[in-house]
Amino acid sequence: MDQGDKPTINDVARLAKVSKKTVSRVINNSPQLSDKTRKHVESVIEEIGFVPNPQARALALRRNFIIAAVHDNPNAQFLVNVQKGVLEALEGTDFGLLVQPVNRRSPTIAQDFRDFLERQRPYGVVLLPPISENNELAKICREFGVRYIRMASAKVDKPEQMVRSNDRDAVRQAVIYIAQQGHKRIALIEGRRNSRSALERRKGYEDALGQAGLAINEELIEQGGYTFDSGVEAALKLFNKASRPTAIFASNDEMAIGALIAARRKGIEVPRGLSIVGFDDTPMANHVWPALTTVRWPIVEMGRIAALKLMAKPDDPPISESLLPSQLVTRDSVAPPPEE
Amino acid sequence: MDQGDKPTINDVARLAKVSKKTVSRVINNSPQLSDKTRKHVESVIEEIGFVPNPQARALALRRNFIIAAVHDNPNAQFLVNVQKGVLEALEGTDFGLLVQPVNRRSPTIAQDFRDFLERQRPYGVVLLPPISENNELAKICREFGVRYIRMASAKVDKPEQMVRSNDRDAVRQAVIYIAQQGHKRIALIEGRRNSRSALERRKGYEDALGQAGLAINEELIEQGGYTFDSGVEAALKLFNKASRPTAIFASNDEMAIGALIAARRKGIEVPRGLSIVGFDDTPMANHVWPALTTVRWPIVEMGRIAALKLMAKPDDPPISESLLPSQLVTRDSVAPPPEE
DNA sequence: TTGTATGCGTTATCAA
DNA sequence: TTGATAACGCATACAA
Repeated sequence: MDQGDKPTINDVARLAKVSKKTVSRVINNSPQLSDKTRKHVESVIEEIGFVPNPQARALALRRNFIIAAVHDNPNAQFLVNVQKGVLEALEGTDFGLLVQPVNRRSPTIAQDFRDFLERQRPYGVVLLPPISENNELAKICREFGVRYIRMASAKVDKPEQMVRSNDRDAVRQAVIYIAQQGHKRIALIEGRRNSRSALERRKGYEDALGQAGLAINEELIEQGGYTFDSGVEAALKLFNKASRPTAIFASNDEMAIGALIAARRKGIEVPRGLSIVGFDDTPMANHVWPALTTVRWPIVEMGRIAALKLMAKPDDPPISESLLPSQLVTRDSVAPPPEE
Repeated sequence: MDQGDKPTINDVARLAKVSKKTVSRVINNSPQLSDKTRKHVESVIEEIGFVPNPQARALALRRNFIIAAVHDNPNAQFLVNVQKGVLEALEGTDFGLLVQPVNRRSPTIAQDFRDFLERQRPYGVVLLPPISENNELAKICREFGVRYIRMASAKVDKPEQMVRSNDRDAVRQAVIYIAQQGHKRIALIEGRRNSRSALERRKGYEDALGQAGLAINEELIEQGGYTFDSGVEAALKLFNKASRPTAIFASNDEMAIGALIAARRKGIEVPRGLSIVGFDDTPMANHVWPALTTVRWPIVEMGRIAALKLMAKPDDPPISESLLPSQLVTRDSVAPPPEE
C-alpha cells in the first residue's frame, strides 16, 4: 500500500498481523499490552519507518499539538526570549510553537483573535505582555475552551492561569540600591500609562522611597512610553527641573539608554554626574557606555513555565513556581551622587 | 447535534436541507453552484456560527495550513523581522507561522529536523540564514516533499527555492561611499569564517576597493565572529597596525559598535579620527553615539516574499522579485579622514 | 447544479 | 490482552 506514500497504521497492522487498535496502543504506550506483541509491532514500525500522521491524530483526539504565543510586543529581544523559553519546554514533546501577533490598538482585536483560534485551534495559548493584561482575550480563550496562560507582572487572573514576575519587588530593590549610594533625588521615568507593568514598577519605586525614608516628589516622576525617544525626552525634562535629580530609574532599558544619551548631549557625565538604572537587561544594556545597571527579569524561565503549565495533564502535580524572581544586575552606570 | 459542541458540516447540511458536499462546495468557493443555494447555505452557516474544523480539513486535504520558520539565529531583531514579514504575507490567509530552532553545531541536526517535519508536517518551510546554507536540510525537505525557501545572500539553490539579498553589492556601495570621503586605508572586520554571508560581504569589499583603485591589504582585514566582543577585539588589533586604518567596515552592526566602543576606549574620536560603517541597521545602530552609518537589508520583505512563494499555487504567476536590494543608511559615523 | 458513497489515518467503544 | 467497527469532520470520484 505504501508505494511512494508514507506507511500508515494499516500497513503496520497488516504486516504485523494485528489490528489497527493494537498498533495504536503501541504508539500510545498503552499499559495493557503483552510485551511480546509490543516488541513485535515495534519491530515492524521500525522496519517500515512508520510515523503517525499528526493531522489524523489531531482529528481523532480532537486536539492538536500546538502552543500559540500571542503577542503585541515591540521588543524583539523580549519576544525571542519568551519563544526560547517556550521552545525549551516543548523540546522532546510533540508540541510545536505557533506565533501570532495581534494589534493592541485595532478595534477588531477580539474578532481577530477569535478568527485565529478558529483557524488553528491551538491546544494552548500563551498571552504575552502587554496584551496579557487584556481580559477580553482571556475570556475568549475560555469561551473556546482553549487553555491559556497570561504572562504578566501583576495578578490579572487566577494563579493557575498566570506566570508572574515580581517587578514591583525588583524595582524596589533597584531603587534601594540607588538610595544606598547616597542619592536623595531619585527620579522615575515611567512606562506607558494604563499598563499594569508600569503601575507595578511605580509601586516598587514608591516602596523603595518609603523604605529609604525619602519623600515622593511628583516633580521627579516623568511619563515615558517604553521607547528610546520617550526616554530622551523625559530625561531632558528632568534636567530642567529646579532640583535636578542625581539618579534616574527608568522603567525599561530603552528609556534608560535614552536618558544616557540625553545626559551625554547635555554634557552630564554618567555615572559621576548622574546615575541611571534601567529595567530588562537587554543586550544593549551591556554594550552602551557606561554599561547599564539594570534589572534582569526571568523571561526565558517564564516562557518555559508557561508552556509546562499548558502541557500539564490534569493528573500531573500542579506547577507551583509561577512567581519568578527578577534580579539586579549591577554594572557601571551608578555611583554616589556628586557633591553639592 | 450541536449541544455545547461546535457545529459541523453535517449540522449545516441538515439545517440547510442540502448534502454535505454542497456545504463543502460553499466553503471552498466552488464555482459550480447556483447563487441561490450558495446564499442559502451561507445564511445557515452564518446563523449557527459554523467554522470548518482545521484538523479535519488537514486530514482530508492531506496538507495543513502551517508555514514553519526554521532558524539557528542568535540575532533577535533579525528573527523577529523575518517573522514579521512572514506574518504580513500570512495575514488574511488560513496559514499560521510555526517557529522551530535547530542547533547548527549539533551532530543530530539532520535527524532533529526530520523529527520536526514528521511531527508537524508543515506545508512549507522557510530556512533562515545562516542555517539556510546547509544543503542537507534542503535535501531533507525534498525527501519529505515539503516545500521550502532558503533565505540567503548567496545563490545556494535554484532561484525558485530562494529569496536573496544582494549583500555583495550593498557592501560594495557602502565601501565606495567610504572611499568617496577620501579614505585610503579602509579596514574590513569579517564575519564568521565559512559562512557564505561573510564571504559575500568580503567580495563586496574587494569589489569596492578595486573600483576605487585601492589595493587589497591583508593587514587591514581582521577576522570577527559577528559578536560585539569580536568587534572590539578586531578593532584593537587594527589600531595597533603600523599603518592604522582611517575607516572600518564591519560585516555587521554588533561588531561595528564593538569597534566604536574600542575606539572610544583608545581615545580615538569617531568619526573625526576614524570612520565606521556597519551592516544590518539594528535598532542599536541609531542609538549609539555617533549614530552608525550602516546597511539596511530588506529582512521583513524577504520574509514576506518567502511566505508568498511557499503559499503560491502551481497555477499562480511565479513571484519573480527574489533578489532584494539592501540600502545604505548614512548617519554620523563617517567623515573624511584626518589629515596626516 | 447537486447528491451518494467512500476515503483520509487515527482513536474510542464495546465485546470477545 | 486483543479485535471489529464506528467515530472524528471534511473532501473527492463518480453519478444523477
